[in-house]
Amino acid sequence: MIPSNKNLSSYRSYLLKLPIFQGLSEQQLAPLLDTMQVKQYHKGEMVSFNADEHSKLYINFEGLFKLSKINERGDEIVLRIVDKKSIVSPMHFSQYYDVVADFITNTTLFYFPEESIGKMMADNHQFSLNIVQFLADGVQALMLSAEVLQLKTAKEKVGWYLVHSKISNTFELPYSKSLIAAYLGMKPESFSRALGELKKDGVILDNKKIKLHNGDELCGYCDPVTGSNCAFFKTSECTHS
Amino acid sequence: MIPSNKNLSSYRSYLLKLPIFQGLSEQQLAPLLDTMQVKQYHKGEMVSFNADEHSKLYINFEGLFKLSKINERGDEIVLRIVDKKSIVSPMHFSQYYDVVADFITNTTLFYFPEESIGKMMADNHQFSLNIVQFLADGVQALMLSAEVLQLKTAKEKVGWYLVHSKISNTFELPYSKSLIAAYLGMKPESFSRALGELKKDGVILDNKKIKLHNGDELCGYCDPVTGSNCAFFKTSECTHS
DNA sequence: ATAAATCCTTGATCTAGATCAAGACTTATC
DNA sequence: GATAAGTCTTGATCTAGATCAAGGATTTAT
Repeated sequence: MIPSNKNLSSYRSYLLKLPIFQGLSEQQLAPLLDTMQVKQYHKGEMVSFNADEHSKLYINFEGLFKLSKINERGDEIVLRIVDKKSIVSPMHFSQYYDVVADFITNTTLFYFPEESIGKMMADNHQFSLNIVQFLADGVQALMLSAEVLQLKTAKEKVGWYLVHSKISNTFELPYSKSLIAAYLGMKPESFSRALGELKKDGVILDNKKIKLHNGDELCGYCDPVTGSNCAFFKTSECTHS
Repeated sequence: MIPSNKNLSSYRSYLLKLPIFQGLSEQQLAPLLDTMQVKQYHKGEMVSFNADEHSKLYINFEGLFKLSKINERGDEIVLRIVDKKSIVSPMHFSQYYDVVADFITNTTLFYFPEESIGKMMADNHQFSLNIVQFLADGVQALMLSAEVLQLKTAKEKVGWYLVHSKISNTFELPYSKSLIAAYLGMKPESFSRALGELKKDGVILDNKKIKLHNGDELCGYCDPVTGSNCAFFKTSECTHS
């Protein structure tokens, strides 16, 4: 069933499992969930997420989009790829800041108005902590990606993304190559050439599936935050021992 | 008087004026302020701010340092320049993330242990909101700087920094050219050449003082968030009308 | 005031990745 | 199953900014 503003109650159990609502009972959340709305966006649509019109907190229920900034020359930076269960909160942006949400597939967003989030925070300390955690994660993800974009070569960027996919997406590239290239601040051509370099080292990408000759070929591209989710973290095989 | 762990009470009025304590009375803050500690760092010192050892919230009372990441090749990215009254909170980093604090001048930091911040948040909703605001500002600053680093040419980066300094620092460069160059992800040589380009357009930098031929030469480099603090914002002279 | 250290500028050269172009492969549409 | 529309790859060339090098200016130390 496609969610509509009429049948939202059936999604409560889905919502309760999200990290942002962690530690909260259905009862505690009821006043917030009652204010939830739904909006559908279409593939190809581009929406300016400015705090003026979008002072809300969005949950991506279904679909995929990227948050980008584009300059006069048409160059793009992808600030975030927003997939299922991810949260975007233009309500926390300055009044004058805006990013473009560029929908890669048809997308269904749930959202809460700023006031209901504010009220929930005032009434429930755990929810405030969850918001703090969400923002702290955002700060850290942005610091990590600044580091990747600025300090790594093309080959290192792709290696880093592959090791990330290996660990969190079970050896599978989650998005198209050109989307990942944009996220890594490089052109598809450079991405493709970097993959060619990695192939020489025993890293093969077979229809989005990552295949490794020995198994440890990507470890040199790993970072400690990603590494902490790896099965070999802190073993002798891991470079972050 | 140099602050020591013995004479901290004399800094309460200074602390009360900080945005992070906004809306809070001295009385409300007392339990938190009682847990405050001081630490001095020396010019040239480099400290790894990892969440393990530095799970605290720091206030820069006096001095200047940068938060950087450095790769194997010695390339550096400056994530933030931390000057007086700025706040850094490694307590919000993941356990495995770390940045280097590189002290540019002798620096005095005040700090609070994670538990006292947590307790203050639990006891006082306004303080939680201030922490949320602090983190949201961090997210936005990082998004803006990702955009600047990735999408602007050398000349645009310098123009952007100058217009920023013009508006927030009354026509004066707040730091050394090489520090600003590093913050903008460029080498001092490129910074110098970009300044040369801008000079042709009527932007003169005379011993850190910004001097303009007509007055509007930098407006094309402005962004709306910075612009909102400009006297001409939303007048016909402003490009963000 | 002078010496030493740092910081900044200018010029010559180099290079990683962008751009341009064309063909190959993959996926969707009728 | 043919055709069309994307998406990806490979090669040739270009370019913004890095690197290397040396001299000039400014700050700090003595």
